[in-house]
Amino acid sequence: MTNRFFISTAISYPNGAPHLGHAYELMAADAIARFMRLDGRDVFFLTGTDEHGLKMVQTAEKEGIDVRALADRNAERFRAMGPALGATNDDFIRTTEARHYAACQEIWRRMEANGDIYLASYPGWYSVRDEAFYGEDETRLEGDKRIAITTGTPVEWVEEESYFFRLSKYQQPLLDYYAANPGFIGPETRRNEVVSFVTRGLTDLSVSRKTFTWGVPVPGAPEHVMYVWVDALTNYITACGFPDEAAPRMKYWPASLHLIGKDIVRFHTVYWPAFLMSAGLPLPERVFCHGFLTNRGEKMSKSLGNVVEPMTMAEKYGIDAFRYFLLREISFGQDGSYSHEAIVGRLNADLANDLGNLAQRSLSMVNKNCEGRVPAKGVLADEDRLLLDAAYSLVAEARAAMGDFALHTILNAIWKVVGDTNRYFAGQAPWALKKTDPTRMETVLWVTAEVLRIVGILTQPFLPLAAPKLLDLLAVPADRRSFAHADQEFALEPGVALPAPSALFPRYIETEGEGA
RNA sequence: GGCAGUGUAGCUCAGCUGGUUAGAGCGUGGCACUCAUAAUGCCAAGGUCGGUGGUUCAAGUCCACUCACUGCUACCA
Repeated sequence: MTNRFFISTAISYPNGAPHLGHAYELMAADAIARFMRLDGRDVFFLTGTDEHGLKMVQTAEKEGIDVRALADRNAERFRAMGPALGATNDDFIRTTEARHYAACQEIWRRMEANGDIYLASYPGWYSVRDEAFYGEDETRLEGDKRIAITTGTPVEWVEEESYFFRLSKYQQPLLDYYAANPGFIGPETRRNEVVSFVTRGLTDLSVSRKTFTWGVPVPGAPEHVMYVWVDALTNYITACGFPDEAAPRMKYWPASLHLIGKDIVRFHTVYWPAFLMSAGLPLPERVFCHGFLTNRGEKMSKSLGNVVEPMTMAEKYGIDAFRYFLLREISFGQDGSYSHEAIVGRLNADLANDLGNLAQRSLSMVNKNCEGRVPAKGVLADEDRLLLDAAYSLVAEARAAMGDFALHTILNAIWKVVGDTNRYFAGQAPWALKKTDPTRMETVLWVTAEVLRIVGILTQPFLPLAAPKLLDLLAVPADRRSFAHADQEFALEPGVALPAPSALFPRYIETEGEGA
């Protein structure tokens, strides 16, 4: 039971095209999912689209198409981004699917049965952009238009009856849950924010709308549709088969990790657990917030014209380099800066020069001097032992870092060993040993190849194309590539035939006019 | 205004419970090597650890104050 691992991304709102933030979250989640699979976990990895709500209706109107057609068209773009980026999600959920309606209506019924849903009138200033109501005092007049003070978005007077969720009732239970599960919200700074927010007190939540119909109908009151967050958050249990307790995927609930952007912490760490408590369902184990990406420190926006197209990036640098850069350069959980120079720097320095060239220089010697077979492992010297131990320790280090999703720390540790190996290789100078001590040369080459095997295994979550290729070059069998095999027990066997070496990462050569 | 966090080499960051000459990677300069994707290795330059004042035999590392930036939150309007 503890072996299962359910990881989700947030579901994306498809009223536009996927942007870099979506890609980042998906690739990070995928790296974690792959990591867990390689570590022997039974993984369920979910992503999808959140397709209801007024903004979709308005976008469709603007484009002059049916809202469902808009949803279908754009959802497909998000779905297609997965394979294009090498994501291995097991399911792609759309909130417009029938299975999701069933789940939403059931969780609603359960919350209602628990006495947490009531009907009331909610007059107020509503901001479509923010999807939120504001009190009179939270708005001000700007010219003849009234806008929300905090966000500056236009608001309109709405007076409608709405169903409410008794969020206020869950203040203490939530605080208790946070206290009992210190790892529930990460990074810690987000946890502090949420705790202080909830400590201040919670007000009941409007959870239905009557002003539009593009949503999940409220059971027994079809003139209402569910407010976007009841609908959206529920996707996580829909995908597990809820409400069918016997569904094969129900074993994955509660989620091991909801990976989200820092902008939606409150929904995932306050509303969602409260809904689940109300419905009598188990709560997710962890919610982790990643940061936002900036273009050289500046927020990306259409008006600034500095938006980065994820698919273009993947094609330009390759999905390995694109993913590696984002996961290595940015401390996971913090904001990060993106630039062409930075990604080229990582690609050339870390991938092509450090790792790619290490594989190339060692394997080409093996190819030329050891008949293209795994070299003989002679008596190990202290420096051999030292290097190998460092490599064999990586799995444990990686697991420890994964405890708080410090993906950058894992890559850092792996590349420390790659650097050590280059130093080792230069120090041992097998090209010189070739003439003076061929036996020793073979041992040095064996040690280097064995370290590469470990590196190959460990980089699989981060280099979905190149890592398998490296393992192919070392003739590591497909069933010996999990973390359990990153041990000396499964070390390369001398004499095994190897394929001809080939480059893992081409260097990125600047073309004219690049760098902007 | 309140709460939280950040501020260490040109850049991105490590520095645990205070203790020898403050570290890494990238970038820069020089040298070496030639197995390798003009790759790699070695050496060097570069920091009054935001500021001030304390505690201590000893402080990036603790305390107070202060400046700048970030997030959450409140209020003012």
